[in-house]
Amino acid sequence: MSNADFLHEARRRGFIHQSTDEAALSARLKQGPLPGYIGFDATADSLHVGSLVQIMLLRLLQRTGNKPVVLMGGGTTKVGDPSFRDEARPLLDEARIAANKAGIRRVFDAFLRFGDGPTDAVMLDNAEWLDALLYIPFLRDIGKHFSVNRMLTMESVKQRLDREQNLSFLEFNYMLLQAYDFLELSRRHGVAMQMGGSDQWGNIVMGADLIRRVTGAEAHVVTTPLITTASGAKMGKTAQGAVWLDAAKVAPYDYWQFWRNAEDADVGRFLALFTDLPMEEVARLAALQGAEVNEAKKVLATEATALLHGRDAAEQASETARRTFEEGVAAETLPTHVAALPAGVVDILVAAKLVASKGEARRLIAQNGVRLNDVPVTDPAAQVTLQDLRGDSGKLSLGKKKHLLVRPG
RNA sequence: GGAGGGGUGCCCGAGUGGCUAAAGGGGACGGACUGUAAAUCCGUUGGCUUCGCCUACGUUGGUUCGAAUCCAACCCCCUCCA
Repeated sequence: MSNADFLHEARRRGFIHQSTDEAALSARLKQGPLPGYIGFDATADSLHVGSLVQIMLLRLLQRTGNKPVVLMGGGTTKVGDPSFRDEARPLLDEARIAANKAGIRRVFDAFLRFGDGPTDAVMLDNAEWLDALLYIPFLRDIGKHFSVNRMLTMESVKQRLDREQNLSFLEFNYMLLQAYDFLELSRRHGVAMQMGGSDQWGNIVMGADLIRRVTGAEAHVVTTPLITTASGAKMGKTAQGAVWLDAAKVAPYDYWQFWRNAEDADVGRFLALFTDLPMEEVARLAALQGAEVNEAKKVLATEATALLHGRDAAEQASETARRTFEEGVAAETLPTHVAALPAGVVDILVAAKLVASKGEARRLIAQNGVRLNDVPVTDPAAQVTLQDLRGDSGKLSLGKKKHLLVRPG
């Protein structure tokens, strides 16, 4: 693929929700590798599936021979993006932000190739220019281009205002800073495109406007659709919490399961967005009907997991799932919990963090939701004893999908 | 600074002295049905040493046999006025 294919490929794979002048962007792509950026605030020590569309778009930018720029929000994180949030984010200190940046960097190392070449990814930090800003010069040079009237009508803050929640002046400045980032990246690194989630449209367009007014340089805008499941739920949340892109928080096996459990109606869309498979293959898998959709889901799970955790981990997760769900045996590679036996079933479930409290565990037992070696546990006081081991471990299951090997220790 | 309105469980939202661990909805979870899907139906949804105890309706005190509900002070949000 040549770098001019970026727009076409991004569109057919479902990455584009809105964009500014596509004809102009298309013409610009024909002239050579285009540097485009996406900003990520350092609000947590890793990213989760909610950011994966953006990550994959940067990856596609690089795969098509352009230059991805990852902008870490070391500066903007100190302000907090109020977009579509109904309350202020907690303010983070410098040490926390630095630690978060390091964690996020590890995620990108899996998806992008960094370096000094023309299509190598680079990571920058807006603290570099934001921390040094002087208030009065900033207001005079940048602030004068912004209309408060317009900012107040923006959808991104509408919810906050409608719900009568406070919007501090600090947060209100976020959009100016984001716009200023685009200008600085344009000046310093020739970045000519900003991408982001659809919720960022307003902020991003402001940046493009600012560039036109201040330097007149080229500034393109592309936003990705908000990815929801076919049933309308926000993507990336499970009972255990966010699906993190960090093996220490969400093991490769659980990550694989997350994709495996996608809804039928989502499979084609997810294959296009979250794997590198050619669109012809995506189309073939998406056309499968009925129970055959499960084959497509396995491909989705393995390919998506391989991108983040590597091919070996993905294959192993796939094999663990196959043995557990298709053969019904306790695969050695299932998540394991070591406990001194005998131990109460309830206590093991709590210790393994499969339930939040003993009360919840007892409730699930009463509802026939807990099984030991595939036999429902009926007594809330039941124990796992050495006699329950099959080989050197016993299989404890919660619901139909969560399985745990209990080993004596 | 003044006047008025408001702060309830994961979210929305009822509740104006005991029958309130707090209606109803959403979400989530478990079960049935399935294909580790969706839809549908049933159930559950504060904690614990679970026939009892503890914690909880912005915070801290107070009134009362008894308070989410009454009183006081304080904190925060919204609207209008200055």
